[in-house]
Amino acid sequence: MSGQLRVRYAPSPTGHLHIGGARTALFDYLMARKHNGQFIIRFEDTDQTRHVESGIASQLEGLKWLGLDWDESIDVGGPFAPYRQTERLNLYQPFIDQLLRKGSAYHCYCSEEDLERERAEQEAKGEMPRYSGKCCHLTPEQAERFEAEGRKPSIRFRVPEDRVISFDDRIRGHVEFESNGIGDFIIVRPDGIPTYNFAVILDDHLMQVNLVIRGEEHLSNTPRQILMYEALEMPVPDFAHLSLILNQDRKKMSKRDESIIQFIQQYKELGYLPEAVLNFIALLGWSPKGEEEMFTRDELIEQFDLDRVSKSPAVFDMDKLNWMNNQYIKQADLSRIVALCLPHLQKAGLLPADLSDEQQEWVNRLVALYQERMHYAAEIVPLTELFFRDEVEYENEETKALLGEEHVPIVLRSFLEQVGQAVSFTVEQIPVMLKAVQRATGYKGKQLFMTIRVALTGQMHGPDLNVSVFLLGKDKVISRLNNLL
RNA sequence: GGCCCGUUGGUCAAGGGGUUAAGACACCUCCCUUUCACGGAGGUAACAGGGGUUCGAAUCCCCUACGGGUCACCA
Repeated sequence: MSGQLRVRYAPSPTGHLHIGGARTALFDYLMARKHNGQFIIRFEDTDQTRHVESGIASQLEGLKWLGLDWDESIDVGGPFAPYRQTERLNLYQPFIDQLLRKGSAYHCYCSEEDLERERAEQEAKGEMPRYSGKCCHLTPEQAERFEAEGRKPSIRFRVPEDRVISFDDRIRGHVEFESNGIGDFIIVRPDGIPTYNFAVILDDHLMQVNLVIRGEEHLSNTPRQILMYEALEMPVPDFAHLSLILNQDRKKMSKRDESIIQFIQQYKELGYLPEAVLNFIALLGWSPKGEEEMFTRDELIEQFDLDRVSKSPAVFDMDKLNWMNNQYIKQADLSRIVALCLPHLQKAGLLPADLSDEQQEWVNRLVALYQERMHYAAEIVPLTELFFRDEVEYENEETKALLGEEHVPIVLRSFLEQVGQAVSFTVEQIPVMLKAVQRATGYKGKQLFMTIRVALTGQMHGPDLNVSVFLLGKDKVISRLNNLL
């Protein structure tokens, strides 16, 4: 590799930005920024049948949310525009002609049905499904006859026999493939649109990409691509194949896998912080040198390197992500977290669309109360529901048993009395009242605090009791106590 | 099935011939706290199995098992 580093993220815009795509893009970005290179985003949209127009905007939006920026793409332009393959179709023709002329490619008149039949036969015989190469030997007359029948040919690349194709992957090391295991493959469809395998190498070459970082699923495409680079006498870029990301059952993530949230947009919607998600994704397959694992984007640029990327698959650990996001939430400004939480409370119908100053202040305190235990903003709803409902919902048998103990009515009655007599119901007043209950009843510690907590919230665990009682408000406190007495 | 890639505690994950085999999440214990948490200090726990090579193997080689990828007119 010579000159400036040029890397690209080349997604197929068939949908939203996926975890795997985000990680590839991030590694591309980190390498480009670390080595003062360029980061390019190009869209591989040659499959018209799977095309989703919103895919492009959605991908870029996801990357932007994560805090990435790029030097060349559809939105910012660049010296090698256009940056979507379907707009580059005319650029490919000279290369197709070149391969045809050299005999490195040929027209194939087989229909999809023919090929399907051939494949089925091979499989029945226990052979490897692989194109026979029969159209390679077509005479001009035969070809003409097919044309006369109205058949549209596709173009296949002729894979040389008995070759060993090897390359040094930046992550996996030396890898070898035998050309005999590869059948002649299609590079241009009958409609004239090149297939991915062909278009990528052309675009990468034309855009002067010299390092290709991509998922492991492309590893076995690499020998095909190297063969094409060679046939066209183009320099071969460096490759770095990232291992897959697995779910917590060590299985490949599937689109319908419920155990993992797979799209970046969903993290945004759930109220994860982009810097946390970015930090977490960076750790998927890459590990830093030291023991620190909390990194800002700029620290990642400094620390990142391909030689610390693991060959074994990365397992997506949702618990760890949640832990990490919580770390970031704790450090964030309260106002930011409130802004993230409020829409969820409103959507759940717990709060009105327009808040009075008083309500706003109350929400600020409520979010502050839970800030240090919240994993993501949407969690505010289940966490704080107990403040909104009329009836207390008891968590489990243990809480009910606890309320059956004999000191309970005594403590509760005393507390009710305190609340009833109180001139003001402020946060500062709550501990004063509790102290008074202790003095009046003789109960303290767990018997005092746990009793009040369970009686008012139904839960044995929760945030600061004084603030909780205050935020519950005088009316709710009184009615909840009365219900138990 | 062929080819290719991988396998270190419950989970994630360092270490690439000689280490007491890091660290994180989770769990447990203790400290702090009149409750609950936060925080702090400790603790339990691992090299898939079998053969080699070597004075010495988690590390190198081979086999087996298991997991995964790929063999498309998808990317």
